[in-house]
Amino acid sequence: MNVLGRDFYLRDAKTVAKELLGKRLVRVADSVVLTMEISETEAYLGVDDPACHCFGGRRTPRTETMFGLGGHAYIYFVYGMHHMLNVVTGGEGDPCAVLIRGGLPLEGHDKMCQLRFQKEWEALKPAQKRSLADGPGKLAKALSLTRADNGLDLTASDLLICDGEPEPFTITVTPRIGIDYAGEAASWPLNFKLCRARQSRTNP
DNA sequence: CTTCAGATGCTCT
DNA sequence: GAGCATCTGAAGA
Repeated sequence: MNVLGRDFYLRDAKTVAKELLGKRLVRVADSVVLTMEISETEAYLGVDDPACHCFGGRRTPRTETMFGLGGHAYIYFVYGMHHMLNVVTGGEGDPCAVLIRGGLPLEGHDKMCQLRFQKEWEALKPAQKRSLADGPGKLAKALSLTRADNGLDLTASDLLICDGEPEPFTITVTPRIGIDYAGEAASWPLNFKLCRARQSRTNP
């Protein structure tokens, strides 16, 4: 399992968003290793994207990380209670990013469970197990990520992204979520989801 | 399963 | 002061 190098991130956000599907997000929290397979991403295309925090070149303390080198974590706080994990892409001065919107737990289930529900994994209902990290706010909570972790280097820190050996999957492309304020850009097809044929008991 | 209201505080104007 | 890249639990079907 190899850590993705800097070059992976020094490309356009749309390409990186697609290629992040199936990769492994590795987080060390309280000396426990947590791993997720990335299952949903969303690209934000910088100064020309009305949905991007940096639209029109807006540069503020919050967005400063996005203006830095690709391969770092841009983590911010919204709705008064949720943290969002993004991967900065492109070189310095090119403020693009990929929002990690969902993941499938592979390792460290009990720890992630404690972080999300203050419960043991085995105590969860099936629906809770399935939805442990199927949204950006949930994923950040399950991985113990907050603004304090903003700017982490994804090539060398307690938050890494590695190559995986994912089961085969297809990619579903849709518009982005929760950006109605962005006008026409709200319909741009920049949301990418990992899809696997679901098992059918009746029709194999 | 679906819909819906309410929570809650940081960020920029 | 307004708005936000969301989640949860309760209630209905």
